[in-house]
Amino acid sequence: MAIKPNINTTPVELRPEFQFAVSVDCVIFGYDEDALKVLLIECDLPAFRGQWSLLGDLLRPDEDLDAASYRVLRERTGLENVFLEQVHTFGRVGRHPAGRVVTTAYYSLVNVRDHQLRQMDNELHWHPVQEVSQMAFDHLEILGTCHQSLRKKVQEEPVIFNLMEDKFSLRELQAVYEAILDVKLDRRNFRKKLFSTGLLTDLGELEQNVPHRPGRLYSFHREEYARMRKKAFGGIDF
Amino acid sequence: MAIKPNINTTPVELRPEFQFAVSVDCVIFGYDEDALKVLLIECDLPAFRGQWSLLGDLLRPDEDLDAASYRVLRERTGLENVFLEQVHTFGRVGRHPAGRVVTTAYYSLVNVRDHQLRQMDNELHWHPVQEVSQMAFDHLEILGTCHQSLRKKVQEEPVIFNLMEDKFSLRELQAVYEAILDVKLDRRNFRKKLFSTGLLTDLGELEQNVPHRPGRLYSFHREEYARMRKKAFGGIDF
DNA sequence: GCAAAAGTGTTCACATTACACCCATGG
DNA sequence: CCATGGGTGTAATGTGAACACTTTTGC
Repeated sequence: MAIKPNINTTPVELRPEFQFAVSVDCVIFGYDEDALKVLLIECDLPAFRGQWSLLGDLLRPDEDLDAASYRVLRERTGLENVFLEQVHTFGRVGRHPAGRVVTTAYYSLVNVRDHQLRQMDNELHWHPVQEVSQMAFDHLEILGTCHQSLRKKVQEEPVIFNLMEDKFSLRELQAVYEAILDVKLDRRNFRKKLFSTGLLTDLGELEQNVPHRPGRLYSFHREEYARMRKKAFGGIDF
Repeated sequence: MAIKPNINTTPVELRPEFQFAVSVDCVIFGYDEDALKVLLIECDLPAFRGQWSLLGDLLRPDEDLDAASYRVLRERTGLENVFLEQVHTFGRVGRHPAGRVVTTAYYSLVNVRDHQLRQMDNELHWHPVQEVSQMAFDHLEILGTCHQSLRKKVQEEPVIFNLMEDKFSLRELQAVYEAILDVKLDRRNFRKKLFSTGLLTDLGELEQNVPHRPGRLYSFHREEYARMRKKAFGGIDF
């Protein structure tokens, strides 16, 4: 959409002084080595030289906002069809040194061991979320907001399986919950609760190469979850 | 920030083709006449003539995003210091007929009987949320998203008191919960639960001019809520 | 045989639900 | 005196938390 020359006939939406850069920033969470991690890139702006930054990009003229976040994820990690959720939009005047940029934050949950991630750009690094204490821009605030949002979400919906491999033991699953929520959970109660959801398929297989008694392997029962959601939404409210 | 003439030296953030209009839209909820209502304005765009629209405005060059939503609220309703929460950002390419506009939706909870609201602009009207079936732009989707967000929120935090007058009876409070959640609640259990929160101050007064036995009046115990939050946040997690 | 984690039930406290009668007021 | 909602308690059920011992495997 071209900007018309005569400002008096230009809709206010299109006047240059009411135009802003819009970006998306992706907080890509993964779980590895007993910790919740986030995928970061070294910032190339002089103002933040040497600091870490979230993966983001400017919204393009003919691109839906959600599409931009999927694009960032695809371009930077090679992943498609990953869990991605919009969290919050940050629009403080001074948040970007190069000018006014309004950014919408998304978080994504990926399996760190995924094939495509392993061959990724080596400017990217996984950082333990707990140890990130400084970032470029307002990205530390964005990371904090997304981490809080994730903590709430995992207690409401089974999004955690997006962080797991296809087959996992209950110990691994519990460890991921514990890393995200930063709490210790009771093993027996955890097992009881997870089984009671009906969302675990017992694969009848055992862990391999563990230095202790191997646990059973499970997978996430997606079809059952789809049925549950359908039933819940078919009710009177919600 | 001026746009530099030479496009090759202009940071990509500042190039015109990467600039968008950004707006805020406020879903202003109120409770009146046994229904949850939303404050709407008649749309003045030809494309949506006669349809209703949320209260919104374009973000200004030197204005924080949150400040823009407070400004819309102040300018349109005269209210200050109201409850306002960001919910979601909508950025589909074709969502605005005049051009590309990315909008961030907020919802607000106000007391419909507030003095300043009564003398407001008569282009504004309160509509029962349940009866709104068509709106300009994608505002019906935005309203739906905010309504869902409110339903969730009232079950987690005592934001509902923003919709009430300073003094209210338990019947009134229950009716507001029922209107928002679209459920019937048991009166005895409701009373028990609300009292157990410790957030109600018994004013020792009775309702006036009700055609039945008057109920006691209560107010929201803000200080106690502040203490509760402080205590909860001082713990190990959150 | 030792270390490490798997697997398994019961008890208790607490929260949620369901449910019915008499009372105070206005009309 | 009638209609309307105010005010009250208890029993049943469900949910979450605490807690210990035996088993299986790798080393």
